[in-house]
Amino acid sequence: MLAEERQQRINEHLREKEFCTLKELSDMLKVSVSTVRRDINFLKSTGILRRTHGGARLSEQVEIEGSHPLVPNATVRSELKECIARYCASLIEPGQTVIMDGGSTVFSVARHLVPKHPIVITNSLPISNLYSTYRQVEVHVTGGVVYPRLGVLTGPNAVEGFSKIHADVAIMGAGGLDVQDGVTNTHALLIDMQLAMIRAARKVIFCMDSTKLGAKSLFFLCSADQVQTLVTNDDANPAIVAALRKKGVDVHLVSC
Amino acid sequence: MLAEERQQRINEHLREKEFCTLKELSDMLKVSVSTVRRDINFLKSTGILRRTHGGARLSEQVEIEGSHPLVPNATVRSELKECIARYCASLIEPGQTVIMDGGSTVFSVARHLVPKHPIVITNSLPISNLYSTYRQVEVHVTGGVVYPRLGVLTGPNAVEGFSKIHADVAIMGAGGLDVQDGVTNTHALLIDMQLAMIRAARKVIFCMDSTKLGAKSLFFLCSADQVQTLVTNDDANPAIVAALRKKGVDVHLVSC
DNA sequence: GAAGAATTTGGAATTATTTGCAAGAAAAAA
DNA sequence: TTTTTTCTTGCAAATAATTCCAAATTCTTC
Repeated sequence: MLAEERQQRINEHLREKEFCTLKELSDMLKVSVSTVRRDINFLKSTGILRRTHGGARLSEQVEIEGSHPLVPNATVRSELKECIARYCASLIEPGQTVIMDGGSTVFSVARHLVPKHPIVITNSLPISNLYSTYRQVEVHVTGGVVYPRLGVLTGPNAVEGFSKIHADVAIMGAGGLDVQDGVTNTHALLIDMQLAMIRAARKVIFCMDSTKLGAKSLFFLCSADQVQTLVTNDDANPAIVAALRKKGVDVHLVSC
Repeated sequence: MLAEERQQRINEHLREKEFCTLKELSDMLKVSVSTVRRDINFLKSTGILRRTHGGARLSEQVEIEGSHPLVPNATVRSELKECIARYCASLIEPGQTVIMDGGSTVFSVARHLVPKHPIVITNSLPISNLYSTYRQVEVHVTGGVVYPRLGVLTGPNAVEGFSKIHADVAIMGAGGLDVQDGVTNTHALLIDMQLAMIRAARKVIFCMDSTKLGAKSLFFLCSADQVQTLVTNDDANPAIVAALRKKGVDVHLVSC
């Protein structure tokens, strides 16, 4: 294998895992730790990663490039989000066509989805950007106007983009899910978009951390019984979970 | 087998695999490693690939700032590019509708364009991403399939996105501009795109550093006399500049 | 078509680079 | 502290690049 190919695979691996040890890379690439160390040092000099003892960590800059508005969120509950994301990715079959929403949780899912070689349809710039270095993932981007803070494409073009397609799965986020008031979101512009996504997908998976259960945002998206699958943490309020299940929602509780 | 046929097969092979070793090609083409090396060196001079130790790598012609950190390319001529970009931005009136191509030079222009509060239409993910934090810039993104490595949206959706609009200016890059052979670019998929952009814009500005004057890439875009405005460095070959001006091109020479 | 020139090809010798290994230094962990 | 792990450094083997040359091929020219 060529040196540069190795370095690219290290880069890709890091983008998925965020952190990894030299031994891990050495095993993966079937080269000595010395060689990995040299590669890592080179990559460090380019600025894409930061060295740690025994390993390397994706440098924040690159993260920001891929997900700028989503970063500040990556604080307290980020571990939990990662667990949800990992689990949610495991629900996807290799090669499936997947619609992906904007939003930080869905973005995390995106990172874990690379090995499944999916065909992705998205209106999220961060997700498009994340995948733009991978050849394994085919990404279709809807057109539309950039909604500044969220990095999401909106408007009639974007909605139209989803009206022409059929996907296996849609992975969605939302601002809140209440048994009475259903799924709600924070931005009116996103609602049309998400409705179009739901219509285009055979199966819809909502990913949200447990703090969003029982919460309400400003704008109504759909009622609770229209949610097919929900992935959340296992510290979710049991009463809400029970009520949702009674409404026919397939609730997956993820433990970390 | 003819040399040219060999080189084309190397090109095709690389487009699939992105990387390959000389031995791999030598086996595939049933010629000696020496010959493969010569072919590779020739292809390198045309710019379609980059050499690495033991092999070759498909060159990411239009390097995306930040997105592909493995390319230390953005060093030598980057100052010159900045000058071109700054000047090119000065040609834009505040509030104009601007179509922006993918490509590193155009990306640099994008950075300088923020104070003009333009309305931007683009198929470039890096540019979309750049502006997604600014509220001053309204960005319309065409839909399409992400072309890996370039971060550009391609395909019929993308072309269609430009067919419906009219813009004041299009800012374009290209792989080469030759007096005889006109404007050429490295990727066939980009050609349709760029043609649609040119059609949609009242005025077309090509930005390219002087090394691209007289250069030829694989795919034909348009003839030299169809270029309205060209912005390049003042170290451009005077003979070429004169010939272009004779053909009616408005050549702007930028000194740093 | 044939002789000669020009080009292309494959290979050998030399030089340069990369890789893996090992011993001592440095840093984390126990 | 000691023990373990990781890092650095120097070195030798493996691998690749460069240069040069001869054989093979193609192109001119008569």
